[in-house]
Amino acid sequence: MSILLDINFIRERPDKVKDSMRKKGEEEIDIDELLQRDSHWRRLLQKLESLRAERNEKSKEIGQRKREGMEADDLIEEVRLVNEEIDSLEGNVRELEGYIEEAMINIPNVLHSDVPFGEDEEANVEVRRVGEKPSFSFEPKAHWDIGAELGILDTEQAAKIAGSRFNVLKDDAARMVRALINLMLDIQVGKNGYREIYPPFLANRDSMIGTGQLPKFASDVFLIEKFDYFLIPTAEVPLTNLYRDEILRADDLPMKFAAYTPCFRAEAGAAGRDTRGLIRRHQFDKVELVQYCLPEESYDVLEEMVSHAESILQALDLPYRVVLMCSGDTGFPQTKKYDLDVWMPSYNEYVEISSVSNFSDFQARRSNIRFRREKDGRPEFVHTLNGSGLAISRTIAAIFENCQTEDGTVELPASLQPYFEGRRLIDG
RNA sequence: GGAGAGGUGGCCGAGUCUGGCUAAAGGCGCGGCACUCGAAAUGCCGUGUUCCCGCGAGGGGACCGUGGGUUCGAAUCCCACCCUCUCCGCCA
Repeated sequence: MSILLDINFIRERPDKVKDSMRKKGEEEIDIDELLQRDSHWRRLLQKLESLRAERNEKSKEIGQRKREGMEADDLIEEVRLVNEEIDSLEGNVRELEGYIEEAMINIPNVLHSDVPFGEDEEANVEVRRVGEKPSFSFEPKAHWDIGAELGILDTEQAAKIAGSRFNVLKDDAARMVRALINLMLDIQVGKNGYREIYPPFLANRDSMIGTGQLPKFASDVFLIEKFDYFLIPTAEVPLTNLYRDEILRADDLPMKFAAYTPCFRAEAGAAGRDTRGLIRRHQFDKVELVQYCLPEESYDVLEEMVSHAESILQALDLPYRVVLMCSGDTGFPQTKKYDLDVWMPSYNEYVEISSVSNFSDFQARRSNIRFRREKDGRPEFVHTLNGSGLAISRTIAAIFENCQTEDGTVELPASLQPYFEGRRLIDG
């Protein structure tokens, strides 16, 4: 695939790029060396192209002479010599292009100016808290204990089937997955205006590069080597690649997509954390939101999408907070990101349940998704955003914990009851 | 899995046998103009992407699924790969 990353931006604003790299803690690429090789590349390219022009012109003349029945051996010999020069130059040019492309793909997206500087979650900024934390007259249990005691959550059987970090859900827990998929899509599609998509759960390498999962996060995803297919770590991958290599009409923007998919993550770096329960699994479920929009609108869309994710938490009456990520927690491809954290009584803290990010044109460049403002206008890259709306497994954990009763049952939020034939309680 | 057909511009579709005058006929769509009270119909004109140099005017390179090869020269010939479609088989 050809990577259309904008080296112009780096040529013009190298300091801004370096600053973002430093703040994100992503400094593997030497920008100065990149710029040096870039100017070297351009010098050689000019030479190469003028040689090609010479070859084209002489070849044309050869053709003309032959048609007129004339000799052209002298010209053929001349072109042969030019070709030798072209061959050696092409080698150099390709080598430089390889270096530049490799470097470009490893440069993170530039941060938005709102993003606070900081290395880790300490520096994240809480924007607001919504909802009342429940108060219990008893010691609240962890969701995995609630699930196990109700006989609807089983990790040992899951281990037999697949190994650690998987779950088997049964009865009302299994049904809750289905209920939440419906509730979330009903709201995102019915009220918030998204188009419902049911995509493939496997993606090819180009798609993974397009959204930025590769090459940076190769160790976090499952790969089916025999076919070079990746299990999608999020529906962001298929949804953002829907319009890869296309030029959209400005009138069609924004385009809004919502999809339920399972998500698969190797989570190699997270060993030892959240080993129990539904929080950190190799397989989980999620309804994902993706928007393609005009560049000048993407930060408004970001706020809008946060509210769309919030609408689910509010529908479920779960207490949560909205947090603006600091530079160190803003991922490689993102310019600005909010997390929604749900209150988890057994942790006695808030746990991430949604993440909403602006990728500006980062993914659009890699996926070559563009739009045209005017009939004769030049194509520009769209901006892409995505957000969870929400992570279903964690939503189930949050419902179990926040809605538990002293006798170990779970009271269903009102919005979920219709999906349980009007029942109000999960009691095994 | 077996047999066959095919991948050309926003879309459809010629060109491939017989390599050069082909960024590529024609049509549709789209934009503009004319005709009209207005519209339809009709007519005329214009309509690919990308990179490099240049303030600009402009000049040049690349691109006909992808990657190699042959040749002075490749959409066109050769090789490999990918994908799509049709039929048959198998399968949830």
